[in-house]
Amino acid sequence: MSKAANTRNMILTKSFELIYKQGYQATSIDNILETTKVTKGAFFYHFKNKDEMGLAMINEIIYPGMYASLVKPLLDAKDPINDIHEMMRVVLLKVPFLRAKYGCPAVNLIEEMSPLNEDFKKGLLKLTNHWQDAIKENINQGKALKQIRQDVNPEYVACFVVAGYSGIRNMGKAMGSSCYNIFLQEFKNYLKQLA
Amino acid sequence: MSKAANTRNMILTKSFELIYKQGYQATSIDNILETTKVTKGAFFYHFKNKDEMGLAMINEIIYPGMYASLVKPLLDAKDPINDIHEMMRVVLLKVPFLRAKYGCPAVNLIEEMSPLNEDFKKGLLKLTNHWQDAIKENINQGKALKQIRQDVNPEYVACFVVAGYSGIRNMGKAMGSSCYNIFLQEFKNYLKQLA
DNA sequence: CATTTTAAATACTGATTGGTATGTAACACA
DNA sequence: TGTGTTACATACCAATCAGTATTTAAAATG
Repeated sequence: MSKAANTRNMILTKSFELIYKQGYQATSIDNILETTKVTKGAFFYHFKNKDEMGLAMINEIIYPGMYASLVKPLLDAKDPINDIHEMMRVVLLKVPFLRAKYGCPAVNLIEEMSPLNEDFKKGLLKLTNHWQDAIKENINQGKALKQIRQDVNPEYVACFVVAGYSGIRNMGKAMGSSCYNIFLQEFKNYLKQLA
Repeated sequence: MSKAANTRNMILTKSFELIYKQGYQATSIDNILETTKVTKGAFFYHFKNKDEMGLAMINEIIYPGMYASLVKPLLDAKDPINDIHEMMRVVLLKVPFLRAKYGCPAVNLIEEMSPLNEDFKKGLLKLTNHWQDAIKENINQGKALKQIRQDVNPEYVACFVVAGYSGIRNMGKAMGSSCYNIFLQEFKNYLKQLA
């Protein structure tokens, strides 16, 4: 990687960490410069303003991360009830970077930025839509395998699953990670009923 | 109400509306003064700083509002599956002040402030705890009435329901209110399985 | 009526915000 | 080796931030 590309990447990854913990608006450019040791000139050379950096962060950091942990485990369905529960369990309990106190980076940004900025909303919508599509497709494959009842609506299930995830990430911020285990237990009951 | 109490109340209710739409940190005191026509002297006479006002807003505006729309409908259970679904339906579709784009004031504040301020976290935790207790108690009454299976764990259900609500409020910010109807459909399937 | 307390108005402060203007090394390419 | 482009570095700017200091009007109380 070239030195310039390295600088740009440093800005994006460190901004991601700061914004995850502090929120987008509460993370100032000066704060980013301080922790990256990059100068303001370099920052505004690579991004024309703060929002463009935020968008790049969504597309280049958050999207690939969510694809790896949320979408990939659902491709090639073996047993949707297990596939989906396991995906949820892993992302809630086995990703060390994600702390209950700080929630989920994507959920946080949807919450903070969707009502304020149309570009952010569109970028974040792509994330959730792709995740919902993956759940939907997994359920459809499960129906073909007769593991899921034929009257189950995959789109509805996808919406409900994503809502559950977003919600427990929100609750975890106030209650801590103990609620994750409770959620996973009851989530299993919900999923079982799809068979 | 005295003139002073009126001023204080005006600050709280207008701050609530602004913070609901803009977020707590993004709503400046000057912004509040501008829309209330209250002066800075009056503001800092009634509240020693911004955070104290925010806490008062949670306790005096948000808490009573959530009690009326989320807790009260669950007291005196008739049929938990219907009680809980109806509570959810009404709060999602029938409270005109709440717009999908802006989500739920309490969920927003939990998301934004829980990791940053311990006092906010405690105040907001009281809200969700009281709501969860109401759901739990409703389910318990339903078990006594043999409308809910005896092996259902009311605490788990309460956690799952609150997570679903928080999550769909988050999704609605990006997707609009159409996802509310989908969620309510699938939520009914979840609840039915408790019988 | 006199005095004290409550409630509010005005003007200010230092710190921080996103962003700009300008300058300058390092490097690619002719 | 000269020239233009890339990739920064530094200093600055107007606007906005939460909060303070000081003054003043209104209301309660003796």
